[in-house]
Order: sequence, then C-alpha cells, then structure tokens
Amino acid sequence: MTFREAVWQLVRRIPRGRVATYGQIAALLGRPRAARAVGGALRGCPANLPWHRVVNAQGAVSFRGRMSSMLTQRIRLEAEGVVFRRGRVVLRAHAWRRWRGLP
DNA sequence: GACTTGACTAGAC
DNA sequence: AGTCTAGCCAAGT
Repeated sequence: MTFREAVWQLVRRIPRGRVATYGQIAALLGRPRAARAVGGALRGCPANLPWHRVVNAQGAVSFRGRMSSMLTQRIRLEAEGVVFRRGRVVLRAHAWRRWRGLP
C-alpha cells in the first residue's frame, strides 16, 4: 500500500460536514511531517473521493492553479453545511475529530 | 539513485 | 495579521 493509497483510504472516512487538514491526515498516517506529500496524493485522486474535505492548517482552501477550483471546493463544503468565516472554515465547529468520545 | 515538483507548515520578523 | 524562509516528503523524471 503506497502512501498515496493510504491517504485516499483515510480521506474517504471524513464525514460529511467535517474537514481535516493536510497535516492531520499525515499525522494520522504516522508521518507527521508529510503534509506536503498529502497534497501530492490528492492530485489526481479518484473523482468519487471527498477531496474537498481537506483544507490547510488555517482552515483555508489551498490554491490549485485556478480560482475556479477553489470556488468549487468551497461550494461543495458549504453544500454540506460547512461554515466559512473571513475566507476560512470555522475549524472549531467543523474539524474532524476521529477520537471524539474515546479516551 | 540523483534531481525536481508542489493541494504544506511552523517559526521568525 | 501579512510575508518570508527553511525544512520536509512521496512521486515522477
């Protein structure tokens, strides 16, 4: 299993209405400093993957060459109830917490 | 195997 | 709060 596949597998588990950060994904995979590689893994990912639920550490949508794709990502997130504030996702409210309710 | 390339980040001003 | 910089790392050449 390549790193890229592991990223896809994990991203698939982010629930609707929640977001994860590149660094968070990397950390969950045991590579706390591979945030940048997570971005690379999402480049050319399967179309059915909820890639739009991954944002940067500031809660902002990362630039990917065109403004239109940023807008698409934002629209998709808002469509699932994610709230933006001054151009950033309100992480306090929407950050994916895998361990909620566990020790 | 040695570069190069980014959907990244934390830290320093 | 904005801007720069230096690390980092999997993939593709």
